[in-house]
Amino acid sequence: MSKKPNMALACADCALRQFCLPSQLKAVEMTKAESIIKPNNPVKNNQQLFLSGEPMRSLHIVKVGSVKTYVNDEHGEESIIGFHLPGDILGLEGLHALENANSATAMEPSLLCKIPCEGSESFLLSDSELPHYFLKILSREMKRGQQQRLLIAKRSAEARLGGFLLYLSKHLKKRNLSSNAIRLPMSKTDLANYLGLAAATLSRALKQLEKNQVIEISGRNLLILDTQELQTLVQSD
Amino acid sequence: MSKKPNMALACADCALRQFCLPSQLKAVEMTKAESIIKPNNPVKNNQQLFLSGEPMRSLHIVKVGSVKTYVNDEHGEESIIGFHLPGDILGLEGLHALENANSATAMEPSLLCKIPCEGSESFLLSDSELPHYFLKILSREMKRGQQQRLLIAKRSAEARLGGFLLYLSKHLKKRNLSSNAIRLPMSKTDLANYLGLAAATLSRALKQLEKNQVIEISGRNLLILDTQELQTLVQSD
DNA sequence: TGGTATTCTTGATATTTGTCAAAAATCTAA
DNA sequence: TTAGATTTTTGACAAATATCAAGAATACCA
Repeated sequence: MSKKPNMALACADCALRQFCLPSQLKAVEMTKAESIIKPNNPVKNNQQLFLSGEPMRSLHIVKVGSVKTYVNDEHGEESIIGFHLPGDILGLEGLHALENANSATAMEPSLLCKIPCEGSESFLLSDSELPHYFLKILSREMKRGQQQRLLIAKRSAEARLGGFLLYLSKHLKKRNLSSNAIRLPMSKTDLANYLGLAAATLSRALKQLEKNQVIEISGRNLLILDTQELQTLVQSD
Repeated sequence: MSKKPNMALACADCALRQFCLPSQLKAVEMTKAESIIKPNNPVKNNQQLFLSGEPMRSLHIVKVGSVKTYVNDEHGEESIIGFHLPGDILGLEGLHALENANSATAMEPSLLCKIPCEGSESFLLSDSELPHYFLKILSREMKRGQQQRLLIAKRSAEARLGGFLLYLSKHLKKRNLSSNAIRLPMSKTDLANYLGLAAATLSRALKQLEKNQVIEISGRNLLILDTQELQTLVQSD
């Protein structure tokens, strides 16, 4: 028997390490982390990762692919909470109760790394740098959530879309992924839902941006032509 | 000279202790906390506590009174981020950068306790229970932020107002404060801003709820008559 | 306490966005 | 590859909310 194939892709060598673990983690702690984290779990398109209300078994980190989180209201209606791309940590909002606040589904075939919560009670709640690291991540996410809320509360349909596209582009750029030619991982329906718009309104907003030569769009393939104009749009309306 | 008058109101005896410090804090750590926290700083109505972009000197906890946080956009336009009542911790979204993400202003004469960030690098980042405690708080706040965003993204003016009033009422109840007869600490203008509504729309929504005998309102004095109906409103529309 | 400034309400109207339904495009699975 | 299902677009229209302006109420301060 050879070593587990997993080990070939363990944390120390992972291209996304800077996004999910502290960069300056001591060697000892790195080893410990790798012994606890279960890397590269494959999931199929549309596969459920967890359900809102369930006890939280682990934090998830997107290694490859994309995941959406959402809740179902009393009428079964789905409300999108967020979209998660490689390097993103899922489940932080459930940490306080060790219960999933949202449900999650893969938007395409993906790989997920898991940080178990039971074993990691001792991990997350250890004396290592981890708790402080997650504190930072949560603080950053909280700020981003506030900005997101403002975008939706105060801006027009077109500006909301613009703000989202800018965020997506920056997010991908940080990860050294193509940031102007983007494949949208989510359906238009889900994006509209997330932005608090009717699907028809989103469709019209996209068309309008295309007409103004700010973007080109064909199916889920998006090309950002004029970042500056997107920026202006988000601010000035 | 007698002891500082502050000490009479130190953390151990504070009625709000359960909202800002872990309940099971060891005696040693409690003493340490009290030596670091600066309690009961008085601020006047409309006094600025801090400005967005400034280096963060401390976390603030509302002991008495109320505070609003907000950002000013490129046109100087104010956008309300949140309202903060006794027991609430301010500034968590700035922790990751040790820079204030938002500005803050007292909405009435208030008392604030401060947890300094410099000295508290060693405190927040200590091996005590504190980092884990703040992790919990942040996680809870993140979840609440998501709920808030959904309310604004998906609900009508009346439902947004209803959702806010319910939140306010529950929040006060937890703190053993009057939860049906409420004095609103914020102006209608600020509340409308927060809810992503025009002031005129908020005014009409209030009137409608009053007409339906769900609330009574006179100036900033609010009486919740029918909590159940508020609940229904938030869900069913 | 009165005068002034600010906030709030109200009506008329404009604008944005939602709803609905049908057609077009796209995806999926046999 | 194709039939069927699903998603997306489009148009016509309805509904919700914004805007504006004026008057009323309220808060603030000397």
